[in-house]
Amino acid sequence: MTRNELLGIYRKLYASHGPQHWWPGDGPFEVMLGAVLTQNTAWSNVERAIDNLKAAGLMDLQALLQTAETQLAQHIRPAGYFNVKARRVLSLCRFLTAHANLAELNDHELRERLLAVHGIGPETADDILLYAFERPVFVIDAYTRRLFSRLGLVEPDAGYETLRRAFEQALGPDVPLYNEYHALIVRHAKEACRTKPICDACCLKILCDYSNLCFMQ
DNA sequence: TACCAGGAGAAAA
DNA sequence: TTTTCTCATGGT
Repeated sequence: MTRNELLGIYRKLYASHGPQHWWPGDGPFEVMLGAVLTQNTAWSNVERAIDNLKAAGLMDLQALLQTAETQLAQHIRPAGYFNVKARRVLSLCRFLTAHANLAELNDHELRERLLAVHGIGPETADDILLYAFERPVFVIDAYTRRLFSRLGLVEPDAGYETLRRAFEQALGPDVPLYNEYHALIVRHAKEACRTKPICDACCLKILCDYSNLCFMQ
């Protein structure tokens, strides 16, 4: 997987969908909450949960820390897994309160600290690193894995860290590019094909555009 | 009705 | 160590 291959696909996605202006949230704290709430969940459901939090005056670190877990769970109910996510949100809040100097940590140190928080795995940590802390970390999600494996550029069962390093080594550190690229992959997956996420036809379209060989005709 | 969604942690094998 | 199970609402 080369830089030119990745940039070629990026340009096709950008030409097709335009700038995405991610993350769809206001400020780093809302980005971090959204990253937890969207785990295995459609963003439309997360928006309902975020609206509930704002209406209750809970889009605030200290306010959340003073809220009972069971009460928080009811506010974020539309996001699904609400009991699990309430515990994870409060774990994140306690972590943020206990570490006031996070912005001073280097990328690796900050990533390790985030991964040590209950409920924050690789993808959620990288969402937070890229979209809240603006660190050059490429986010790998199910869409990324599915799209690029169908394009034949990565192994479908490759590990998360293997894929992340492959993208980062090929592209080089570039926060604006990582930001837009991940957002475009999600946009493409959600909207390019309405029958099922990233169907073969969509992948073939990208592949055909990319290689100038049309297999669809 | 059944399946899926911008995962992660715990339990089981 | 690897695989499987659990968590749950809302849209299609």
